[in-house]
Amino acid sequence: MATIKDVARRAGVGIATVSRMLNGTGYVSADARKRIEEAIEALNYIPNERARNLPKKRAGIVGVIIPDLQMPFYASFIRQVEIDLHEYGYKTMVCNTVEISSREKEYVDMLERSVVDGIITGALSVDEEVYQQIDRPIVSMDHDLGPGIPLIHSDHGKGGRLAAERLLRQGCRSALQIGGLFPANTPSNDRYLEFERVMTEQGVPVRTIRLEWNRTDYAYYREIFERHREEIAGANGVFASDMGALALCHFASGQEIRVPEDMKIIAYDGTDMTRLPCPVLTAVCQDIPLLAGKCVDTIMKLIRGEEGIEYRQITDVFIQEGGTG
Amino acid sequence: MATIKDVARRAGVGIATVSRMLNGTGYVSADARKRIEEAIEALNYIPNERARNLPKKRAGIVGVIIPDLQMPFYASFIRQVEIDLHEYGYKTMVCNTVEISSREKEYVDMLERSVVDGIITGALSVDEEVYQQIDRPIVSMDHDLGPGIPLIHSDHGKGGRLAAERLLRQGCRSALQIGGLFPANTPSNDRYLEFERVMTEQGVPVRTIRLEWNRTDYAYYREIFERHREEIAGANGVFASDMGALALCHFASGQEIRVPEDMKIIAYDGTDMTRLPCPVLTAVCQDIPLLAGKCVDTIMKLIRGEEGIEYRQITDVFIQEGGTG
DNA sequence: CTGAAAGCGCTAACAG
DNA sequence: CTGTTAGCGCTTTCAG
Repeated sequence: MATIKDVARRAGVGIATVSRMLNGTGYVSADARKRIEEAIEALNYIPNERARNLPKKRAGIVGVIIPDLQMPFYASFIRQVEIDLHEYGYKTMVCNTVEISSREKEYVDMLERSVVDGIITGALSVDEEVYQQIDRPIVSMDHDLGPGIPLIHSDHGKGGRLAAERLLRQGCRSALQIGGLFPANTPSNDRYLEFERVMTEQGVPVRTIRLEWNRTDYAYYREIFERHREEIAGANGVFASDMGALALCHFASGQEIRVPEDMKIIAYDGTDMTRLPCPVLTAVCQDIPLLAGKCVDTIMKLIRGEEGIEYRQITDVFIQEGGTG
Repeated sequence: MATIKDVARRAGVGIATVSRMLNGTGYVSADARKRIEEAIEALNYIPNERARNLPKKRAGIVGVIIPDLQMPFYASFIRQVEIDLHEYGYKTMVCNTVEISSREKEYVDMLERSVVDGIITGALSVDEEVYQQIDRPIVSMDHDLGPGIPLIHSDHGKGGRLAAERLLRQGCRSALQIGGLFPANTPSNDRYLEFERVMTEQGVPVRTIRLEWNRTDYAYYREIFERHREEIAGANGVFASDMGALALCHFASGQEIRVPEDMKIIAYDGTDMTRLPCPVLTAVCQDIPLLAGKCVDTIMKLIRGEEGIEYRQITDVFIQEGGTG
């Protein structure tokens, strides 16, 4: 590997001149420029970005921590984050916590070890204190990590409301919600709280099947459905995550439950899989591109030390008209 | 941020001694050790990993390039790769090419810029030459990038065969395959080639609906199905990717086509979504953990300069017994 | 056992 | 316009 030194020697100039030319900082005579270009060409020189970043005290990388890439919502989220970070000239490092809090901790450490310039986190398998102790760029999606850490999330409360109101309008008299509440108090749970509040307010009873929030496989849903067969049969309006809703559609058809005639189903998240059946699932959709965009814009502001950070950003949710509810 | 210098000064020792202790390389007297520990504690010192890696000429990061995180197969693949790389003490940088070849190229460049120590690629939106020109650790999943670059992939040929044989055994007389052939010649296409070969050999005609390989959304499938309504109705055995197979199941139920009575469907990939319906989709499954494991083991060998690289590794596929075919 | 010194490859003043 | 000289923060000989 040729270094900047080799190029300088070969071009017969100083190493700073080469650096200046490469970075477009400062003037370089046409003559020198030409010789340097030739040297670069001849030596097939490519600047080492890690060495370049050391004096600049930057890594050029942002870490993204999420519970599990296997969950479509997070896969879509990271996909968009990666695209947006790339626009800013930053690379994306991923971490699945996969239920292991030590892994989350380790990746958070990367921030202090200077391997990343900032972290966008959507996981919460560690105590929020872990994040609070760090005085570096951190942005949280969905979970309140305490003061000083920007929190960005969908308007989950509105999402729950939209679902409830829709089911009520369609005459639902007995509701069921299936979902995994995060252990901690997080805006993410508002969807269930608000759903229940609105329903109850209108005199409609709500039963809840609580899932372990970290189980991501469909087999788990089947197991749960079998176990709660009766509760399901007794409900004519269901509110569940995309995966749960879709799995329930299949389960229902096996149980001779007609959707939406006998049971209305509203999915939450609105990832691509809700557009699999025809007609598509009725769903409350999070605006993933917007969400990701705000996370990226905010972490970049933090990294660049810009002013005007918004510490609470809420993105709108909307209904996807479908055939299930 | 405290540096190693600060620690050394405060502990009243040389900077090398601190380094030795931190890395467990060389002896350090109990006395010095104690003073250093105190200094580290007091200064809340955390070593800068980027600086540490510069002299070591390593980044500690591996890049993973794939077409699109939105495709469940790739999401699962990266998930596993990240977990395995972590075991080796390496971090994972992701890149979705999302159909944009310049993005793939840029990420490949990261290897030459020393941002990553190696690349695992499952994408192929650029010419293979782009990879050939680089003499650094590269491992390819699914696509033959030419000599010198280890190629790891599922036994797609066997996968196509398994599907064909199964459909034949069940009396399929008219087959349809729905899939996106990669433009280049890649082992990934063998599933279709072998499927067609076996079927044709037994006198069963095979029709093919060719998809654009880079369309990942379900809406596209619906569009395609509508356009090919008749071809679909005319087939009693279908071989398609997970997404296609699942979408087809839904489409079929809308068309009064009974699965598996009127039409048998075999999915390819075997990602989690095939376990959504009950009974689950009959599917040819790739062994993603094994695949990811081999990719990671191989890139690590390459990075460490170890001997005994296998330049062609093929992982087995297996049938998931399901209710659709 | 330990410290001084020479890098890793590049950036960024600072005098020319 | 340009070369010299300090670093960035840490590793690693190499004499003590």
